[in-house]
Amino acid sequence: MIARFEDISNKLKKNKIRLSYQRLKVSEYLSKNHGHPTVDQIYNDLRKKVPTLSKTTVYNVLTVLCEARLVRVITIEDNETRYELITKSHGHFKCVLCGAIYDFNINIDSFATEDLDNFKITDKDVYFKGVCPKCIANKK
Amino acid sequence: MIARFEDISNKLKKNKIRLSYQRLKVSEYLSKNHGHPTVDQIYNDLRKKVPTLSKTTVYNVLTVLCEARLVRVITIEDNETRYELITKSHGHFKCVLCGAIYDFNINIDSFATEDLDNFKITDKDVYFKGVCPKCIANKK
DNA sequence: GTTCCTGCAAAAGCTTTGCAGAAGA
DNA sequence: TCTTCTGCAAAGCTTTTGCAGGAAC
Repeated sequence: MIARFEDISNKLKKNKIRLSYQRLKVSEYLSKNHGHPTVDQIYNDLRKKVPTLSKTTVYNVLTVLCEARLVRVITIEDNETRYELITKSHGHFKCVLCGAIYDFNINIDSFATEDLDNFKITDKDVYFKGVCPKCIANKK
Repeated sequence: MIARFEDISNKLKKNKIRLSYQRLKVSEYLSKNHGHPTVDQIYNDLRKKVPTLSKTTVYNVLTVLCEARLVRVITIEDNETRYELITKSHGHFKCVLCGAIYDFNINIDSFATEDLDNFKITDKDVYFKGVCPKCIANKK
């Protein structure tokens, strides 16, 4: 898991990505915020510290980081694109009431699927939806 | 699996959905086209037979069918919302080269996840990406 | 007759594009 | 110095909204 600023720098260098202030800041933000933020959230939060930041740049940076396989897109909902740093494989759960997204451990590689024997698989996503414990408690 | 027009009618009636021509046509289209169409595909294909159809209506109908749990949204890609009739649980594979989406059998309910013991789970989606056999063959 | 659906036009929201100036290597 | 990135403004798409006329029951 990427955590410190130095690690992020090295990650970018290894992937031959130029170290711009914006790229470092977006990477740092993702390493500190595991809430699977949207472009808008990243933009609005970072703007407080980086006033000149533009949303275009956030899009650009995320595209670069995705291409380098440092970041991945989460498409659990059709009207919002979310992002996270790539770490170990896990599933995503979204609460339909409060909107929170939870990570959960799941051994995705163990899925048996002879249907895809002749396919080259590069990405695996598991998305669950329902109601989280907090919202279950609130309803009572 | 829904197949015949009568079945669709009954499905809608059971769910207390008024039988409009457009709703029947969209449902029929989804029952005949298992390619996980987008709104645009449904609209453009159906327009040939239903010239007065509007895209707004396609959106409206899909929303109603989703609420009635007859149709589900597939969000395998962040820039395209796709739809399918709900049948038995299966996974979706998208080829990153040709864009085709394949269904594959997978026992999603068998996934062990004690992390979600206190969650109420209503939806489970499995999305894989990679290269399909056709495109693997074409590259050689 | 009452309810609710359709479809047009307009608005809203998200993402991409083009480009001049700025920053990285 | 040369290459590449940033950020503004505008354009492009997809989706939603408001509403008058029309269809379903």
